[in-house]
Formats: sequence, structure tokens, C-alpha cells
Amino acid sequence: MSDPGLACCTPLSGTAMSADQAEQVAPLLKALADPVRLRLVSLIASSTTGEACVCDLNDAFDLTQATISHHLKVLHSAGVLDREKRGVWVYYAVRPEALAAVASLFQAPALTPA
Amino acid sequence: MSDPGLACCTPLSGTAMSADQAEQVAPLLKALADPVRLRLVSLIASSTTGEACVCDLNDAFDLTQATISHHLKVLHSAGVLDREKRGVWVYYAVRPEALAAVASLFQAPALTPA
DNA sequence: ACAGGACATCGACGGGCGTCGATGTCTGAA
DNA sequence: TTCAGACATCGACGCCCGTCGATGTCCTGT
Repeated sequence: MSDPGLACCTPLSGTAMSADQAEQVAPLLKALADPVRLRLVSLIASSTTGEACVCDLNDAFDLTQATISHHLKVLHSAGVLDREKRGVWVYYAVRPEALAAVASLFQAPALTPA
Repeated sequence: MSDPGLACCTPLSGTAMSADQAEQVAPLLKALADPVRLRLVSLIASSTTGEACVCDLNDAFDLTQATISHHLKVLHSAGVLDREKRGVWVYYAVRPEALAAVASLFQAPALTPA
């Protein structure tokens, strides 16, 4: 606590992000803040069909199928990936809204200095 | 591993993010993937002078000064915040390049489906 | 009906993270 | 020189996260 008569700086005006906003966006960031999950999203997004099945994603990593499945579940729960089962295989596709939300977040005035 | 003669889908072409890229960007995302740190960055960015001292940031949270100092250190180590000591007080300012890097990442073709 | 494969779930392990109280370091003022 | 305040660092605690092997579930040929 600083003495009000001896302020060290201007008292933080402007419209900052609310605590609720931060609590809401943080899980999305946290889901993407992992190198494996970033590559998973990138692999799916860069696929020619815009989607990918788990078997091919497994081959792209030196990780267990259980681990890849776990990461896909995290991304799906966070709203980054869509999940669709067709026959024996499961296909994941990226949700552009989720990525756009993150992109716009770091261009919003609340996070971009003047 | 899927039988090559019985492919489940097209074999993941396109230019995806490399493992090195993912390993390099993930720490930046991880530093921002916390509600307290998001609010810290937002508070500093929305300040009238574009910077803020620790004493004022402390008052905005129900957290210990040690915890706020820890979060600021994480953000500084990740390259999100600049640190400058003037007299008794320490001022933090956001590095727009870091935020712009994240924003552009989620607009890059490697992460944006066609 | 049966077998085999694709994918999810479970339980467990080690390590890292967020938070705290206590203490250290530095600066400016008396 | 001494003191008080601003901020950083330290050590510790509980909890969550990434990874694994093992097992379960569902679908499809045979």
C-alpha cells in the first residue's frame, strides 16, 4: 500500500480486463500453452481437408496413444477442437472462432498499449 | 499405426508448425495462461502512462506482494513485460512485440484452417 | 458370434506451478 | 548512520499437469 500523498505513479485508469474475463479466457490460453497441443492444432489446421484422425496424429509424435488422446480431450474441452466419430475413426477439426478469439484478445485495447 | 493400404484419411500435408517452433512459442503462451497474469498485463497496458509500479498492482489483487512479484517475474522472463527501476519504485511496461507475436500466431496459415 | 483394431478411460508416478510467510537487498530520508 | 519502506528472493506446501502402461468400449469384418 502506497501513501496517497506520495503516489509513485498515476493510479491505473483506463478500462482493464475484468477478473471474470480473465478467469474465462485463461483456460483457453492454458489449453494452447503446450508444445504438443500447439503442434496438434497446427497439424489439424494445415491438413488438406481441415480435419485429421487420431491414428495419423499419433504417428507424428513420439508419444503414447493415451497421451495424444489426453491432449485432444483437453483441446476439445477448451473448445479449440471439434470431435466427430465416423465409423471406426475419430476426426478432429479446429474451431476457427476459438483461435480468432485469442488473436483478437491480444489486439484489444485492454491489452495493447497506446 | 494405420495400415497404409487402408488409410483413414489424407496423410496430413500442408506446412504445419515445426516442433522447434512449438517449443519456442509455448513458454510465451504459458506465461499468459493465468488469470492473474492476464489481469496484470491488462492493468499495465491500460494505464495512462503505459506503465505501472508494483505497489499499485498489489492493491488490485487479494494476493501477497510476494505472489505478485513472482507473477511479474514470470512475465518479465517470458519477454512480455519490461522492467525499469526508478528510485525506490519499479515500473513494468508491456512489450507490444510479444503480444503481437501471439496475435499473429493465431492468424498464421499454420494455425488457421482454409 | 467372434476376433481385431481404433480410440477413450483409469490409476499412478514425477515434476512443475501458484501461493504463502519469512527474510534479504536496496534506496531515500531523518 | 540509522531507519523505514518498496520490492525481490527463499523455502515450503498443496495441487494440477504431462506421461505412461493397462484396461475398457465401440465398431467392423469374417
